[in-house]
Amino acid sequence: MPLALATRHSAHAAVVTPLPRVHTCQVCPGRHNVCAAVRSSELDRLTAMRTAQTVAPGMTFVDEGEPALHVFTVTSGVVKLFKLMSDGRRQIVGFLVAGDVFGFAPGEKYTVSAEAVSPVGVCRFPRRQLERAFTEFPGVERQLLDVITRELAAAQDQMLLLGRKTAHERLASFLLSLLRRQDNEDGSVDLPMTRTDIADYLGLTMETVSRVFTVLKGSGCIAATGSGTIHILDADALAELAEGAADDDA
Amino acid sequence: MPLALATRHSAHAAVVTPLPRVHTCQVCPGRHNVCAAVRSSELDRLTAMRTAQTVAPGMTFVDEGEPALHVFTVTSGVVKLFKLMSDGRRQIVGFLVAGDVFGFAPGEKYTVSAEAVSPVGVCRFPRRQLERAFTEFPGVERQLLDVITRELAAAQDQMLLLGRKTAHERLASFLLSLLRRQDNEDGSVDLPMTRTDIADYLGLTMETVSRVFTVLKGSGCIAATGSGTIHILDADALAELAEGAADDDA
DNA sequence: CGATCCGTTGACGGTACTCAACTACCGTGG
DNA sequence: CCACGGTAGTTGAGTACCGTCAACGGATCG
Repeated sequence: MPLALATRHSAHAAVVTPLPRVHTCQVCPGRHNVCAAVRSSELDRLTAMRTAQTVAPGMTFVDEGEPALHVFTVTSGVVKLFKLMSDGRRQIVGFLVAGDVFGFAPGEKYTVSAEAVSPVGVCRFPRRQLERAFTEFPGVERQLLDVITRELAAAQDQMLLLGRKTAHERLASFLLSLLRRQDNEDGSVDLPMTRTDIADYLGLTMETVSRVFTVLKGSGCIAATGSGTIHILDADALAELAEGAADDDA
Repeated sequence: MPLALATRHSAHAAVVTPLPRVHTCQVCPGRHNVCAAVRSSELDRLTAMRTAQTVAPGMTFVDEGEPALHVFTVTSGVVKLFKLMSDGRRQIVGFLVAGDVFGFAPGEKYTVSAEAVSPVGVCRFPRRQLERAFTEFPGVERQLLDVITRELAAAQDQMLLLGRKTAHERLASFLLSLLRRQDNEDGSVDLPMTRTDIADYLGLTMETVSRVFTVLKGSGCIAATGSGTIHILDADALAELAEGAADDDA
């Protein structure tokens, strides 16, 4: 979900510093380049209203139910979005990386909370200002529509995962989506989040996630390579697992 | 998710008939009136490009993976949106009623399929034309952004339901959301969809849904009132159930 | 009247949860 | 230097919720 509002390389720019320039979005390779749709006049305007900010791991910086005064773009690090139930049950509804956007709520209040997984850089845009900019620069609104539409499609995929897939299928799907998103040459995949986070994203418990990891390692699909990274050895086997390949070896 | 593109009362208007006039949206009482944001010049333009269409129950009229050439608005009846896995498992990602919009995909293809639950009226807008209209009438794009944002928030709620709630909590949440959406004076709720549909929406089996219905009836929360309708007798008890009230009566 | 679909109910079993013990890995500080 | 506590992760034993399979009742329809 790239947006010109946030570019990976302008992460720590000061408030008044103009964005470097329009450049190809490096976050989602292969996707259409939405950055190209933004003219420099728009960039100047957007740059003027944003506030750069850093967030330490474990810090919650958006709370569900609070007034939705700002829209955020992630410039570095990983953010988790989640919802809580009164008894503490938690559902993580998404992990955001550089280029992603959140906080654009349908009503007056945020519908999810946001917490930094790793050290995070974000840009904060006052929502009212941003909305006013829509009428002046329709390209910005168009981008936001694209981003939200993509997020909706991802949410629908996740509903299929949560409603209908087994634990093995869920973890396989999750690892593949990370592989696709990170797109490292070798099959390495960063896992900055804890087992508990993964569990809360996949609708499982930490123990089940751990057990499934063990099975996947044992079957040679993946290999652990130090803390916080794994290697995907057999993406095809993982893809079959993700889509319910009936392993009728009996 | 109301949109001026579709108004409940213009449901069966012919292709060339102009929409009656801008009027208060009756689909989502209490919500802000997005219809008011559309000027009559836009309405004329939108009316000119739409095609009215009716769909019989059980007919699939949008297929996941097919080129996304049209955007649809529902004018009457109930539509289910769903995703399928290769082995037949199904997840319904939403039920749409009059005023709802779908088919606005992030890429070139639809990401979900659509099937009529009851006899359905829809309006079809060529996607390219609609997108071109965005630049001319920004209000339309703004509405669509509102609609999609609302759908995303609903999808996140559903992720919490699918990932973390028990069968009882799921059905209670579902019935309450229907009650809120239909907002009938008495506590009556229409259930035009089958038990299997409800199960596929809640990530359960038909049998479990049936069993939980029986329990809810037995506990006096709801009462069956003929086929396809129930009465909600105790919305508060249902609300407690929906949010995991630990019924420690022991 | 048989066929089919939808829904209900029962018996049984499996996947994933709960509870618990244990290891590894930190950084802290005695 | 190593004991110490805290967090993250792994593994095991037992269990519960919900899925599977199956039988049955009622409604609709040709």
